[in-house]
Amino acid sequence: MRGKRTGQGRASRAAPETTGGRPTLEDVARRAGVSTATVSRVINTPKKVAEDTVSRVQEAIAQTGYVPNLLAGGLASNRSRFVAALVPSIASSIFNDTMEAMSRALSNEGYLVMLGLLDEGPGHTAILDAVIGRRPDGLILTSIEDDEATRGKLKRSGSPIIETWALPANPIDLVVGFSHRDVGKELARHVRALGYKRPLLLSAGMRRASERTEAFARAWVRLGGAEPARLIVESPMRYGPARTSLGAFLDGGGKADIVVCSSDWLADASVVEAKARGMAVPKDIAVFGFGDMHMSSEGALPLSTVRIDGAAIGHTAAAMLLDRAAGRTVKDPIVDIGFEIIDRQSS
Amino acid sequence: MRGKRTGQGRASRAAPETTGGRPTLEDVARRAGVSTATVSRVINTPKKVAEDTVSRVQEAIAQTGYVPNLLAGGLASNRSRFVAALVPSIASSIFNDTMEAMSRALSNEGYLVMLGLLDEGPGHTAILDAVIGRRPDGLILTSIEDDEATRGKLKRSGSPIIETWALPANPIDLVVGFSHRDVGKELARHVRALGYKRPLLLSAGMRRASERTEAFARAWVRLGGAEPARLIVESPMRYGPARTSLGAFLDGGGKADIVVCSSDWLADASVVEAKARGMAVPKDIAVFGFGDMHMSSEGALPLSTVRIDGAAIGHTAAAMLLDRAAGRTVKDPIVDIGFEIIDRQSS
DNA sequence: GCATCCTATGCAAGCGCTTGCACAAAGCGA
DNA sequence: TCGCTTTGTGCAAGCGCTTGCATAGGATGC
Repeated sequence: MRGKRTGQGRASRAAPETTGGRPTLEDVARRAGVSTATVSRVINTPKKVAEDTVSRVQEAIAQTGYVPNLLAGGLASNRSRFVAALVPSIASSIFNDTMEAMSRALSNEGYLVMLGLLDEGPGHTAILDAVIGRRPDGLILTSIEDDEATRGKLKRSGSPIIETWALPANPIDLVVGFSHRDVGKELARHVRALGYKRPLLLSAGMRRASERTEAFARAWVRLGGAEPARLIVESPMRYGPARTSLGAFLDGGGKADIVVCSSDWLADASVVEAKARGMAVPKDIAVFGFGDMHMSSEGALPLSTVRIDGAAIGHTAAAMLLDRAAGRTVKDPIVDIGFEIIDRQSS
Repeated sequence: MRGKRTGQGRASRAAPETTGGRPTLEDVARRAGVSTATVSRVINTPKKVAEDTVSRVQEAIAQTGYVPNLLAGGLASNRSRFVAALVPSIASSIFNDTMEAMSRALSNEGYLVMLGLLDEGPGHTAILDAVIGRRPDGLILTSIEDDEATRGKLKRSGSPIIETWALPANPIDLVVGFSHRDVGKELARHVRALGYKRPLLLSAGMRRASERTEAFARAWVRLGGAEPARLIVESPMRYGPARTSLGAFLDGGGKADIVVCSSDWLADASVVEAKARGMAVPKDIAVFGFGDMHMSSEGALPLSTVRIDGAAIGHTAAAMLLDRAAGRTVKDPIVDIGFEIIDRQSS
């Protein structure tokens, strides 16, 4: 691999291409009759180069089919032009809208998104190093990193860090999110105002879902309600477990006039289970979701839910990173994107 | 940035760290009393280094908090240790299972996945260059690249290319997919065998969906059926447009005893619309989907559909890339992952 | 007409690694 | 005991870019 370049200066060969056939800056420079510095400038800062030189170089680029090696460029310039996104999952995840929006916003500027799948909990050294070692120009977190070792590593990485989908108590760096606690609290108030008496909290076991659930319960009690019943489901996106769980509760004589779910999947599953038991929704039992997925508003029974603007989170995060990359200071480093409680037909 | 290193040799300073604080190989080497080459070997090929040297170096790594710069490493070694995935979308896409499976399989080996969002159609030069310029060790395509310019660029990129979710007529390189045509054909046969007479093809406008639809229609006619009616929906994942479209067809006096859809989303929307009109599924009208999403089997009405093992595609692709990266030859460069027609309660 | 200032370009020193090669030391068989 | 392998390490030449600095011509001012 390396050897091919041995004796590099070895007189000008007919085919100037070096390095295993892929043309380099030097090949382009030679062809255009300029220095590599000039070619680099044509690519990165064309206004600093005379017009006819630019066009001559561009022609050479076209002829050689040159594609800049961004690894080399990143190493030299200390800007990698990509951001890494650490997500717990990507298969039908609630963060996907955010990822997609961010990805699109960034790609306009030549930035790409690198994916790092990180389960909740500590001990991701390998993946973290793989990410940090690439010196991303930004790091988006969607899971909450409690682990001090992890947080330290991230901090020391030198990349701008954006925590999203939450408002951490003491942020590492930048934040775009909302308060899960507020969601829980507001939802309690809302459900109460709607006149329901016995909420059942059906929730995935994950950190943030729990935070909402807990806040709901506390607020509910404070509003004079009885401590609500709770159900934890392991697979937050499968219908089966949710239905089984709810079914068992009902079979066991559990009473509830509304099921407050930690996701629209869970909510939809609840509706299905309720109907399967001949219960009318919302008459016999109401259902509230979280997330406002596409299908929620347009399905058989439009779901009452809490809407989070995931795409806006993505846009905002992208803008922040771009600011940082350009050396601008981020005017508002902590953004609360808020949420919206939507009443539809399931409550 | 650069300047900091001027006068580099400037006697050994108390704080040996160079480069804006982030420790480098050299810092570790100095601390461990070895050469940078040795540190590099400890990291990449520890068996080639004496045991006590290894532990001494590892200690130095731990003390300095050194994280290897993979940009530099990639440049030097000509292996970037990441693969790029070109996908049309990531928000609730059918490819997400594949992405996730692949991502997980690869991350065990220190590989990361870089995302490139590529809409169907030609003209992605910018994104393509951003991807290729990073010299990925592999390139996963999920959209079909017809455009000759694009194909050429990909071929010349030097990275292994895997086309997935289809079996292209003349592959660029590696393939893990299945035949959309066969799906259409088999489905026609199957639906016919089930006794249906008037299929309505409800399909997204995308390339692959069309391929299945066309194959279905041809096969259907060949089996003696009448040319089936077709409906094209623009947003393949929204319920609204699908319902509207189907509704209009029915309102306009269109007749059909089964709706064959190009996705489970469309199928579910069809079920919802049919029920909303008081039609019984499958008695008055049956529905067939495609994709077998989680919810399809566990929802209110378990959907008949075509199952594709997206995760298997991801695994297989990852294995292929790892083989290529290790210099092994891929024993089977074209893998047909097949599909499975599943009868559930909507037909 | 000469000093002064731009503007366009080139030079060359890196960026932080990897790795072929050279070499010293240690192990080994006869 | 002596040549001959192995190991284990270091040297140093890159990988393909970016960019501070120097320089060479114009253009400009007086």
